Amino acid sequence: MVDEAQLDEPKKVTSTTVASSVYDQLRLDILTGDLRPGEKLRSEFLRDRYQAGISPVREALNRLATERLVCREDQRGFHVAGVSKAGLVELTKTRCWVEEIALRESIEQGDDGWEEQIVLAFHRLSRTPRSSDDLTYAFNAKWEGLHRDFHTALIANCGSHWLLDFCLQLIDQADRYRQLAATVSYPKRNERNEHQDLMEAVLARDTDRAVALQCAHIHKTADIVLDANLSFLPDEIGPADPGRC
Amino acid sequence: MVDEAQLDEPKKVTSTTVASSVYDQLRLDILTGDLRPGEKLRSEFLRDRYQAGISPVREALNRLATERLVCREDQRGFHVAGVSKAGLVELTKTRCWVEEIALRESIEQGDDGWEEQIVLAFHRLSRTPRSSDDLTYAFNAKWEGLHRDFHTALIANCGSHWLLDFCLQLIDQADRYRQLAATVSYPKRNERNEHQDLMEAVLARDTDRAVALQCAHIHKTADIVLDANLSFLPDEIGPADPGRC
DNA sequence: AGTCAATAGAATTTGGAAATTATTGGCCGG
DNA sequence: CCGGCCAATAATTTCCAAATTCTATTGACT
Repeated sequence: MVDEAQLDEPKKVTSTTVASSVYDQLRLDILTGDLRPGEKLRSEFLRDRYQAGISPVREALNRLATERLVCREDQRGFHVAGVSKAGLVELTKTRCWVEEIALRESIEQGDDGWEEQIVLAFHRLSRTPRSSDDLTYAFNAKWEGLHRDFHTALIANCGSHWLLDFCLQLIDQADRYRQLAATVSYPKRNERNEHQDLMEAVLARDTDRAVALQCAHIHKTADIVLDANLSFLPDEIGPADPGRC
Repeated sequence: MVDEAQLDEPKKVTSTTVASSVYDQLRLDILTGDLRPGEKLRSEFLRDRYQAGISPVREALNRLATERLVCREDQRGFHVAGVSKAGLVELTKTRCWVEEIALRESIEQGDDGWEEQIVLAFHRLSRTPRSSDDLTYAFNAKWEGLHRDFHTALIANCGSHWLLDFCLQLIDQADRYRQLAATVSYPKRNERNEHQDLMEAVLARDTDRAVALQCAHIHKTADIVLDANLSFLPDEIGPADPGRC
């Protein structure tokens, strides 16, 4: 239980609604790996964990199920979405496809404000440590948020809410895999340079190079996870994998 | 695999769960335009309409909200997702982008079984009338299902559940626009030929031609809607449009 | 006249208990 | 010993009413 990680807010910034609050917490617990892939999500367990009633818990589960972070089977309850090497490969492939489109369009239609947002996002990200602990790895909610913001800023001008949302959904999925690996092998990578190269290519409007770098960045993330040889990562897509249920 | 319910059972084979049943009905009512874009969805109204309790209604609404067929605002309830010309243009653009990838990959990796499914889907579709009434337009659930099946068959082999699901979500959205226009201008189009040309290009593995035809098909659907000059279709994206809330 | 505050009414959200359905473990017959 | 059947248990799903929050209207004040 590492859920006190976001120390920014002293008291809980209660969302406007209990259901949304449970949604936020549950989503974070899944992304951090605090709730493990495939784990069963019993109503009563979640009710106690988040100190809420059953109705809002169920609402949060239904929302997450359509985002494929949670897997629903009628009359059989909910599970945390499963993971697998095959699933990661498929996810990685898909990310490269759609984020390439998003980046190309974003660069083509990008304006001054868009460029400034990218520079700003990079600056903030580069000043924040990857881990909230110096020696060992510990989930840093601030870095995760800024990392997401940076990649979002790159593709934000693609001109399609649909595509942008889809990319963000895939990034969520990839982040979960990344967390699973980070607890085992860290640090292994100079992410700052990768981000800087990518940003410079984008700002130079060198579309092909930017796309290639982004694709390499995505693949590297996946390779780190695959190379970690995680004991709990099966080869094939299991029954609780997203896309199966 | 979608059509059997229509023939055998005049009344629907109730889903395993009330929530899923309400979800199916509500989704259909939105796609057909029976519940109009932007319309408010009050709990009590839906409770009466579908003869269910509030909980399953709420579950269905939450599921549809993440699919952007319904728009949720915390503490202010649910609306049917709005429509607009700008929204349709954005949707069309996005469909061309992602369905191109899906089709290219599907053709590249397609096998014999995939080809057979396409032929079968086309055959079934071509034997079914677009409208369930001969003279005027009337929503034909069977044709709609088979039409969806045909386009799904083309891209089914793309190798990514993510991409396939995303395409299906966008197709749902486009179908809703198509229904809105069909009630006004019908028939204006020989869809059978379009589908046949597309199928033949795909089976001939003429990827570039197939992609071009698919893109034209998507654009034609959008143009018909735009040309219909629907009085209730605003130019700009409104407050209840998907991607905005 | 216009702005703002208070209030009454309507709608959404929530919690728990009842009903429905799956799962488990034991029993019987083959 | 194995496999199917049945009862007991556990979990999910559903309904409903209380509590919370929003909306519309009225009336006072500048």
